Amino acid sequence: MASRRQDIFEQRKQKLERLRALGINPYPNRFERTHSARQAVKLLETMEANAASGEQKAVVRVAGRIMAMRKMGRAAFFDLRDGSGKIQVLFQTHGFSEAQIRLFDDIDIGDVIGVEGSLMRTRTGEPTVAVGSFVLLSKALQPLPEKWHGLTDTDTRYRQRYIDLIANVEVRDIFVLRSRIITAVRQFLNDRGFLEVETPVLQPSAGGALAAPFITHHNALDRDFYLRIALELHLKRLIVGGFDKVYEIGRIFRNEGISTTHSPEFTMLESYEAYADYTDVMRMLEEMVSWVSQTVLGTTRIKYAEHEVDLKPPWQRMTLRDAVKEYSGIDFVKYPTAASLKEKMQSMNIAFDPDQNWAKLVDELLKTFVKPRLIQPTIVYDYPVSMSPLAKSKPNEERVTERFQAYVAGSIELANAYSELNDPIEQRLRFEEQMRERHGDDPEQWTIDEDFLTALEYGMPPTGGLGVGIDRLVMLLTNQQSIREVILFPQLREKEG
RNA sequence: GGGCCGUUAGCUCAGCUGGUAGAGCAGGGGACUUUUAAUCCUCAGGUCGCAGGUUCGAAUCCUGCACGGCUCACCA
Repeated sequence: MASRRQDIFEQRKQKLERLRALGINPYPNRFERTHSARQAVKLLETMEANAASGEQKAVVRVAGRIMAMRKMGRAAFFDLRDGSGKIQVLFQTHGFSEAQIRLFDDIDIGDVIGVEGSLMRTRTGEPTVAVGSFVLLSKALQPLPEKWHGLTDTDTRYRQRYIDLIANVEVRDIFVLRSRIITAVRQFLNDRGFLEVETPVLQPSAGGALAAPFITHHNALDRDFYLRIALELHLKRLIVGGFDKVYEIGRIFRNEGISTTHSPEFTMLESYEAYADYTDVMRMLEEMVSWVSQTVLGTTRIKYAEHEVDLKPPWQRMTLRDAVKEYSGIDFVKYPTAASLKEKMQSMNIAFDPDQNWAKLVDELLKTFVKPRLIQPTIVYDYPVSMSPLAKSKPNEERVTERFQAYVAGSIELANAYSELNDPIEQRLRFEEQMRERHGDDPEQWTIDEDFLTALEYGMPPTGGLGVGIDRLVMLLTNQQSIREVILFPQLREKEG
């Protein structure tokens, strides 16, 4: 009779009241399952394999949400789905009590029910539970999206992810994979003797990167705090403290633009290993990523967008200088100032922002010319010091740091890593330089993590550090082109009204 | 923040150069005891994102706004 959401809601509430009047609780506390949908199907297959042992009937109790109903007079097939999968159930109402028939008549698609019955196969071969009795476990008052097309409206999919998960199995699969990927990363690091730690999200100053922070206020202390923009500075304190191998997988917050590869809150892995340098980290990264892929997907050969990628080590390695030279034709070492580099770029008709400093220009070249060409996983290493304030310089090459980034599939920045700068004097100079560039000459405007510098003054062993964007790793391994597809509840603007 | 595209029934979508809104699924009623996008008959369902404007007349044209998508910028 009804079609508008409110009418459907009212109609279903009436069904609810009818059931209550019959003494049926539409939201009972418990239903004891003997099998998940998948287990029930497995059991049937096992029984069939052992059919020689004679006739046997297995009675199971399964539960799930009704995804489809095919009613045919006194018989009906429902598709039931639980967390494990789907199973068909067959109702033959001739043996049912009056109350069960009344309940059957008021059941809707979307309701959660529990059934007890024997396992069988229909004449078309579909594994089926022939229902002996059933109970309502939860009445759905809202209608489900269309069964064939599911839910495609991205707005609704992100805002009401639960509907997306009900309607679109592929979406569910992505998040199952995400969980497995993170579990595998943990296992890899734990197996190598890394200690998982937790460091503060609320910080008096947000360091370790240059991104704009979110600011919040602590009432009792009456002061502002920043949500962390990196894990780096606290993990290094722990290296100073004597933990030789630490890592954290944690949420990072950056108050910046949102895009298909940027989310204001995202998940970062950072690991630090004492007595290692960036070449050790390179090997660990490629082994970790390929192992995780092998463990979770059963292969290191994956598809991403139009690309075929093999994550198997060893990955291609190129210095930043060679990479930029090869793909853009510019040897930036020959243009050591912003002015000379701009002149060169101008002569080649390469667009750039006139306000950009030298490091930004090089980064621009990397992003525009190099990154799109790196389809197979590639480690680009040895960055200019001005691009890498927390990385250690190469011996005898003051302007170059032991830093690398890993790129793959023409678009994904998988990792950023370096031999960590552990000279406290040099670190202070780099911070000051950075602050001067960003906030001008007035030290009052600067925020420098003094305690971190103090920690370095106690002596940090030579250390190799690694940062991996977990969301991007998940995008890579699940072949998703938008970061929102791998974050369960992505940040959206509030809808008015 | 800029550009482009989108927003029509609960869901998925039609709706032409302006003439006052349609389908499928879902829903109500009916038929049907092995279907699986079940089938058949039937009924109902709309602030066409919001607000203005042009026009005799606007889902349709124009402007503004909201939200979303893509993209550019920003983001070491």
